[in-house]
Amino acid sequence: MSRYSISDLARELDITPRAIRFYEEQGMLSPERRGQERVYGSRDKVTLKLILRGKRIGFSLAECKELIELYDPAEGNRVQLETFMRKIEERRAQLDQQLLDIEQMKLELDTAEERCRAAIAATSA
Amino acid sequence: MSRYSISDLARELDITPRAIRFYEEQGMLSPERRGQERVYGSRDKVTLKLILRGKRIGFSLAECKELIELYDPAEGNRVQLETFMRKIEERRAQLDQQLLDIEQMKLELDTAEERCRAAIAATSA
DNA sequence: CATTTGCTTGACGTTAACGTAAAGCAAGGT
DNA sequence: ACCTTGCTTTACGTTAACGTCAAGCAAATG
Repeated sequence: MSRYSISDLARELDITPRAIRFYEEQGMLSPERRGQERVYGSRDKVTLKLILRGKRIGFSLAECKELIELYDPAEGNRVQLETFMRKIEERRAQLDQQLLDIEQMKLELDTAEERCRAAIAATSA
Repeated sequence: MSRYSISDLARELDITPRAIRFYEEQGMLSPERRGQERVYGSRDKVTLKLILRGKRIGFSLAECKELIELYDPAEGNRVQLETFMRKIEERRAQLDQQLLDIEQMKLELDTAEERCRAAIAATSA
């Protein structure tokens, strides 16, 4: 079992200790303590990676928190589970929309690049 | 040539007039005026759609502005054009990373959904 | 003519996601 | 014994992206 200090994780994941403490404040992490120091395990690391990935695709921290809770099978009754399923479907739809957006964006980058090439060619002529 | 009022566009694109004026304030739009009223054309609409798409995939407004400028072939010298090309490549790399992130996220939604199904099945047993 | 409707420009308020500075404990080196 | 290093908490500051009044013009409508 691997253990990390807060600055270990900060270095490895390229974020600040402040950010990590902030995520804890928001209830997304709850590391152990040795005295007053925080000690993180591999599960915490996974959670942090989930947060960072969520952020990269444009989710707010609140949304990232939901994703973490989805990952965490928090003992729920039937109604809650069905609510979860709906949330999962919403996410999936959102992700599919983002895939479309990205494809579209890439096409536009293609044409922008093409115009650049043309302009450079015109310059050297 | 189609012309729109600010609230026309707001309704159609499902944003507020305030947001549209804000984008103009940030130099991303420059609609014509009829008297003191703003009059938007189809090009403005395209720009707005670009902004919204950019936002959906997690770009800041500043980044969206860059994307618009890429789309707009702003007469540049050779060095500027090469700078543009580099930016385009950066974007492309970022988009590819986002594609990976989204695929990964979808896989995790799969397993989350699976656990939900299992839990519901266990409930009804 | 008075009023409503839709636009305008300011200006201040708000939320998210941290940054940053202050002040202090606790372990290890010299 | 002292100093540095790394952690801690508390608290106020900051930026982005608008929201939310407030006050006013201008055309249309009763």
